[in-house]
Amino acid sequence: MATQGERRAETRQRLLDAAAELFAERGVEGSSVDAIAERAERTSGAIYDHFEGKEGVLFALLEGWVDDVAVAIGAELATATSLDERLATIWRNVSDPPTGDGRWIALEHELWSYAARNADARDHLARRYRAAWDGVDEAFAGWDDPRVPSAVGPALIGLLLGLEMMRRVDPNAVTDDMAIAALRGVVIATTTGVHA
Amino acid sequence: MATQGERRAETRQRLLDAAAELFAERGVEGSSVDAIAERAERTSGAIYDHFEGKEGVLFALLEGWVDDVAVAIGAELATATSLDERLATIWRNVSDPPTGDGRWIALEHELWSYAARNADARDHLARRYRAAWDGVDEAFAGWDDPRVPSAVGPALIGLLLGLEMMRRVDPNAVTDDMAIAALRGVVIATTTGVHA
DNA sequence: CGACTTAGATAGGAAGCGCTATGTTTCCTG
DNA sequence: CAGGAAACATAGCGCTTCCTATCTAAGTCG
Repeated sequence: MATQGERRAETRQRLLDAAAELFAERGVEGSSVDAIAERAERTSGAIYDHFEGKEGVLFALLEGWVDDVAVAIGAELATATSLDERLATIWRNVSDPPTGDGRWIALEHELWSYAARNADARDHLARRYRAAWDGVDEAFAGWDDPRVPSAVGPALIGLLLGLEMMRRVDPNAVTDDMAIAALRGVVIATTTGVHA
Repeated sequence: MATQGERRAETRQRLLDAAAELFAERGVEGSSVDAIAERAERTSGAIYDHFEGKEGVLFALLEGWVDDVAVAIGAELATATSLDERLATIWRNVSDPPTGDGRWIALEHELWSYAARNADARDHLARRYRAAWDGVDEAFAGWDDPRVPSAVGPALIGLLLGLEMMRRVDPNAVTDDMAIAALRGVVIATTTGVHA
């Protein structure tokens, strides 16, 4: 038989996967603890043992999951050279992510809604976004004019989220070319100077 | 005493206001019918008489509410002349709307999450966004190059939503100047031509 | 191999949910 | 002013929810 550690690790992963699916499908509040456990082929007792309830599962997801995408983008970015290549890389990873088959935006939305009324979750989310902003700032620092205090991070991350939201409403309304053009516009506008 | 029509109209408005507050505070699923009724100083019976349950309240909010902002922006836009003036007008109405004191983004988020798992709500939302896109397209049509099929609508609306989301995480991260610069970048990038 | 620990199952309680059926009050109409 | 309809209140049914207390089987270690 498997060792206890392996056993526990597998149960944990099963619960996380099941929760990610259900949260994306039905929302956090729409997913019962029992439903998560059932999809993971475990019982609610396991959830209360591993995490401390539904909220704990959410936080665990929050910790581990988006980091993966950030890492993936970071790795790919190193190989890109031109601005448009970089933007295309970012956009591709957002619009067609390597893992989670598009569930991420629904999950991200859930986290947002949840964070809007939960201080702990809000802190988590804020930290994550600030880290993302810094990453973007660093990636584009000095691309055009390094003297200007960078404001590209929030604008670019915001545009990415907004574009993906619009794409969910109508996939045809957001073409790759259009997205990259918009991203380029934002990068240039927020790095070459703040205003007239 | 007030006429029956007036009485009914006031109850309806009370219920809508209470629901908008609660949905923004606790989410749609987190707000019980009784809680909505209680905040409106009515009972759940009134809700089932006016609308046909919680979902009906949501749809009623969806119908009547965002239109107001669109109308307000439309009216103000008529007086603006330069591109930056127009963008400033739009951004001001988004970041500091005339009604609802900033609840709108939370409510919008709720609608999104809800629409993600409800076909009817999804249709509502899609129609609204398409109307918004068309409005933007019309407002900026021919600003630079009328021959290009317009794609500014989804990009600009998306950026507005994304910027507001970032601003909720950290108000200082999104200055007005930065927002307008980003908006200008997107407008120019998506109207002057699609790509290289 | 026996003592102990750990992982997770099981069962159930208390509370909250949406919704309906029925009751009461208020207004309108003839 | 009587009768009816409209507007909302009340009470409660049936179901689901989260969570805890308790128990069992599997693994670990001296």
